[in-house]
Amino acid sequence: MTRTIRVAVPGPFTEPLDYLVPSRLPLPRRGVRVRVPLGRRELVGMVTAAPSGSNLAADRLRPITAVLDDEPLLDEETSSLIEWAAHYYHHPVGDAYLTALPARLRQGQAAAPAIATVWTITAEGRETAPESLARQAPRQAVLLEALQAEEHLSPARLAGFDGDPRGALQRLVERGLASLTPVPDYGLIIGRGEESNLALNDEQIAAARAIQPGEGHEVVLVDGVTGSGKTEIYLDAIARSLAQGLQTLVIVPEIGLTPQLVRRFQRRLPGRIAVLHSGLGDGERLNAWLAARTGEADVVIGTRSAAFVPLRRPGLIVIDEEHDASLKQQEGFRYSARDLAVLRAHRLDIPVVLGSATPSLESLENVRRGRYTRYRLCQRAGDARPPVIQLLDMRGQPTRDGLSQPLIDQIHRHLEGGGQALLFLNRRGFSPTLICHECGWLAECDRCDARYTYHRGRGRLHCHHCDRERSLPHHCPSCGSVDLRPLGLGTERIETALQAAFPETPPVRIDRDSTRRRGSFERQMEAARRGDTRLLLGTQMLAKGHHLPAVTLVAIIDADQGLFGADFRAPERLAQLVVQVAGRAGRAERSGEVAIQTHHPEHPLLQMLIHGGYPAFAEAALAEREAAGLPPARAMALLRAEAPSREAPQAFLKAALAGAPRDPRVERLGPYPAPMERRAGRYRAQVMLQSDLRAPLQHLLTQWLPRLGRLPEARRVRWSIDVDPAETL
DNA sequence: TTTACTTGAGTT
DNA sequence: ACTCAAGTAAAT
Repeated sequence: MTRTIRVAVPGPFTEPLDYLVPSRLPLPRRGVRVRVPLGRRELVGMVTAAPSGSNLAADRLRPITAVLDDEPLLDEETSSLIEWAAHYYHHPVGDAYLTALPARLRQGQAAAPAIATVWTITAEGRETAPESLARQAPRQAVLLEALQAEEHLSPARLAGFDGDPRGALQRLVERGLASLTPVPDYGLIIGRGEESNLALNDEQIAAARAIQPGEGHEVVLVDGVTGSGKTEIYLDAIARSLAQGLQTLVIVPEIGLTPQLVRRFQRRLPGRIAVLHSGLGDGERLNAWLAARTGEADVVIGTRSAAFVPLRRPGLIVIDEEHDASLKQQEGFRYSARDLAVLRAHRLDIPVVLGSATPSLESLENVRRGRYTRYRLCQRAGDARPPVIQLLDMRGQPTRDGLSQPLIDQIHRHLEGGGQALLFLNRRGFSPTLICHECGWLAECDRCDARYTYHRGRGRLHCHHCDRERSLPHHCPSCGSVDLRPLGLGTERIETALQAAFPETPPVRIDRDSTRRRGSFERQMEAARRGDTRLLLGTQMLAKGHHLPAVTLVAIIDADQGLFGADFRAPERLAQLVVQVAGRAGRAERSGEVAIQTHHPEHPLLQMLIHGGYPAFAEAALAEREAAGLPPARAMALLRAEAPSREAPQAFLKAALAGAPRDPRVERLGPYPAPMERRAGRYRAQVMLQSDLRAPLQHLLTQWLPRLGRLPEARRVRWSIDVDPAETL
């Protein structure tokens, strides 16, 4: 027998490398980590294949130096998912494996959870009546009673007793009634499984019925406005999965994984919950990951990378806010957590739920093709009325720092009526431009094709594209004038205008600048929820915030940027924002109003949204994509390149195209410069590939990409491939 | 002549 | 990705 294995190692390798296993080491199985030499280095790699013949001469193979796991960390299902993703997104396989693992496992540390020491009841302790201690040692008696009821007490549980019970527990140990035992501590949240006080309505029941954990694969798209009870459907389905002893994987966008959501799951689900997100420490992350793998966790809630977590007894997958662009990784291993989760559910033969108030056009196309089943939720909880959307025509209107008089009047009305107002502007800072009033000079970033944003709070200029900051110039560097003026609108400026217009009602601004301190976003949202804050303004992060039951007016200060974005998905994003934002208005008994300020009230997208809502918009947008030959009607991939010189990316992409396999089924566009050509001192360009079918496009990429690295022009650029890009910039 | 930095090749 | 050897530019 050859004792050869294939190992996925980090590095630029499309395929795993072959290694020998010395006789002193056990032969590792697929899914086990090993330590291997590579050049001068020693790396952690993942075994992908059982012993097999090698395509390299045996005398050129080097031996592995250690086997790191007794049992495979990844089962066949997860391993093959990772390999599939590495091939589909054309990313090196070793990198794909390692990015799927928590940091500690990537570094070769043991796959073992944290250990907590708990007090456990002994056989003698079980026999002893607590009353016998009650006289001389009342605290011991209380603790013994608790131990008899709960079997063991964790350090966290001790907080439930008066004072510090550790001394009394020590005494119980000395009496032989309790003992200290080390147990694995996965840091799980213990769900309480409380019943809901709201019964599901007919629409929710229909959707929930379609989700049958353990009954085979089915993709259920739950399409419901905010407040229509999507989460109730998830909870119902998860509870049924739990009742069958099956695990549920819940994937949410980073911003959606709020303590509020976790608390709601904890309250309602009768199971153990693991949470996986980027804010965790390495140890916590490892614990949660292992809890999923061993089946200790019944429910795993996580962000993007949770799509790869191994599950011992999978029964259901839920993807919340499935349209959210953050489910697609935007650099490196550019996978879509949503698409992989759907594939995973298909392979596991389990149901998957996609939820959104504004489903992606991709998912709606899948509904149209009969692959997904769509369930619409139209009733809002507590029969709140849908908000009235109106367009505020800005043409010719006098404005005070972006606020038109009708909008100011409207805010007044709502504040006087006891309501809250929520204002959106997707631009931080005071103004997106600083201009010289004498000569027209603009404060431009010298590393990007972009202007500096003026931040008045910090008294500085800040480039939002490369993060460069400069102090504010006192006079114009071109003509010396001191008359430098802010041009355009940012959230700081709106804040100032609101302060002037509503001196009695101090506005609170919520954007990345105002919430930099840890936990301050949560604090501000809590203040708003209590009603302490009546006037809120912020960027998109406000739209994905929390339930604010007293909000009666929501305003979008400037819809025009979304109407004319460079990306073909810009209209879709605007529509999603409008609907999401509208969902914030009038959730309780009061009905809500949505005001959209625009210079283009006749724009078909806005008209469509107002008269037909998101469904009408989506239908029109799909037809448009079909006509234009864009996703989801056709498959797309982008080859990007960037370099410090303008020429290098173009030269590389031209050479790349010249050597590309020809296939009439694959259309090629470009090379053309990226919409913002220079960013952080680098020029960017791209080639777009499109095809009616995925297969020919995939086939072409597989043939083509390995050759690109060998082009002489490739050495002058950084290049990458993006399959199913979320953004074309 | 020494030293610092760029460029190209190779990793099983 | 990372590391090394060979080559080139500037410091001594």
